[in-house]
Amino acid sequence: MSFYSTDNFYPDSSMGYLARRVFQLSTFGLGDVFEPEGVSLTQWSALVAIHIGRGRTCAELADDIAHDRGATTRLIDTLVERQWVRRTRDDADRRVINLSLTDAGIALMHRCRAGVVDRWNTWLTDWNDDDAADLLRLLRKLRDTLDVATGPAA
Amino acid sequence: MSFYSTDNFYPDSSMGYLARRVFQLSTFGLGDVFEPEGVSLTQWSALVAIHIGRGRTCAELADDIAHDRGATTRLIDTLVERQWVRRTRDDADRRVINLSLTDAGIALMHRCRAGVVDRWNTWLTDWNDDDAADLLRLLRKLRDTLDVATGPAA
DNA sequence: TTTATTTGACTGCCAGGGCAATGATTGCCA
DNA sequence: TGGCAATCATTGCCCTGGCAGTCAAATAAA
Repeated sequence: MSFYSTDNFYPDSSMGYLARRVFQLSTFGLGDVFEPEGVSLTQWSALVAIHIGRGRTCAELADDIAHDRGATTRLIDTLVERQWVRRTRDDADRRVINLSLTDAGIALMHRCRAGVVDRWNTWLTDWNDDDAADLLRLLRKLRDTLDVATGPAA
Repeated sequence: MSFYSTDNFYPDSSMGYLARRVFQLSTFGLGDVFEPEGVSLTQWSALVAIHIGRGRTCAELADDIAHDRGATTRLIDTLVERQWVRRTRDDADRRVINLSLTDAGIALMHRCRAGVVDRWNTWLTDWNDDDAADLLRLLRKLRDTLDVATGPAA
């Protein structure tokens, strides 16, 4: 039994299409959380990743936020420029550059997170917790499914 | 009662982040459906939109695929170049340019749709239909929620 | 009828991300 | 010990989408 058939496949029945739309709309809706702080959603995501230990190096960060390494280098460039992130050459492996947040970076990250949480709670006001939890669970499940399907040996 | 709190907000608990990831991974996974046809996911989406009557004009198409109008003009440029789409000046309103698929465009659109459906079915092999249907329903619900929240008067 | 506002398509410019190539460093293995 | 492949960060190039401005056509207002 297949879930999709050629007949019932429309944009509104495509998980990929809907996911794109959700991301797009939420990003747009978060705009005025980040604008006043002079930071972008992507930049904030990088700060979060570094903070929770998922972006200790440029390569690790690139993997975590699912960005190209080149793009990540440039992303870090501006974060360093604005004094939110520090670059430190690793002593053990001299190829590696360790990343860490400055105090200003941590503060900014927290302020934005508060704004993002608040915005999401506003959006989900009329949702019951079961639906929200289910969506979260299923999104994670799909993410994991796609991860293994496209990851190691596509 | 709020769904999110500052304590439990991590990338993996963010619907926006997960949606981005799902879109990204699925797009990547569909790569070798489109590559052999020399078309991109975005271009194919445009062909579908035009085909189902959601992109009769450039502006309408832009709204439907949620793209900038300038970008959409350029997108159509290449679709016309490759003889998949026709531009026809509207007689009633001379500002408008009507879009329609050529036979080659229709054929290509169908071939790709078959490939996409097949790929998604493969991915969802181990899913039960309830989960898939729930995810679809909840994604649509969230899309609609964000639509009204960010659309008219943000 | 004339003027002003709106709408549609298009264009130039800019920013961000993907891809490929480079240089430096490390680990492997003959 | 001496290559050799792999890894890390970085850079240049290209493509794509967003934004703002332009021009033509249509609609509303005077």
